[in-house]
Amino acid sequence: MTRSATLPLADVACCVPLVRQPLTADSAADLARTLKAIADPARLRLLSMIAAHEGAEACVCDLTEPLGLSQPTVSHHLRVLVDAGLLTRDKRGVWAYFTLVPGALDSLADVLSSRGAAAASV
Amino acid sequence: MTRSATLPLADVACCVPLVRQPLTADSAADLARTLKAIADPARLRLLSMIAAHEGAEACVCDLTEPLGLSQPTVSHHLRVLVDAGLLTRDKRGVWAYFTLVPGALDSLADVLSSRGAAAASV
DNA sequence: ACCAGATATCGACGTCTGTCAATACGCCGG
DNA sequence: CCGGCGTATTGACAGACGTCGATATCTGGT
Repeated sequence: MTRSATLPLADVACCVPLVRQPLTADSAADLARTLKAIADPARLRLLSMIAAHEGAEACVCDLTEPLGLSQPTVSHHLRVLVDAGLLTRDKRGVWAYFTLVPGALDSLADVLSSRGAAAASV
Repeated sequence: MTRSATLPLADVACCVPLVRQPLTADSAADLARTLKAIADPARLRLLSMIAAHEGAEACVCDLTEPLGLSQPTVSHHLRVLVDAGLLTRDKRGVWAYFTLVPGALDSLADVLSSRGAAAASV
């Protein structure tokens, strides 16, 4: 299933806003892959909930109930986000803590925006 | 097929970056709808090609061949983008010219970015 | 009025995706 | 070492999606 571990997000979001020059088929495919990862209500809410959670991290048990989805489904969505390079998983003991990858969403935003897109964080 | 003419893009992208506070189910659904519209290689390239085309507009005939997809398919993708509020269609004579909606992609970028998101252009 | 060309719509097809129940895996406490 | 708990994986299924060929619609010219 093309479970292509951690996409080259940097490659996707490194360069020019897409409105500046026509995307190649490859760049478009890469960018689309990343966008597909966040183009889902459940995953958007997950990103949002994790970011807003105390310590900017959360475990599956924090997310299942407020989302209203089953534990396997939440786990599945989190995997998609990790594979897309948007989240990191940190397993401490029995719990798996998820955190936003710093700058990942910003890089994505930069590609979409026609404004200059300041160099992403570190 | 929920052909919900022209989504309230402004409603989606008006407010806070999604990393600032948890999205409601409704906001997440709206945002996801718009993101789904661009989360496709063909549609990303269409946006990109239109933006880069002379006069920042293009007709279907300009796009079919470079994309390598059939005319009905291109027409379909363009419709999705128009319905999502990202493109406008302007039929002049036999040709249909498509243009980016100013600020639409920028608004989207602002919701994704954690950076302040300046008020979108005019 | 007719025809040719550009675009839109329709119907069908295979594939991908989101969801769940069931189950497996890993870690910890007793 | 065993049982409980949090998480991940599997298998199955319904619905959505991208694509095409065929066809309809509209426009401009002859």
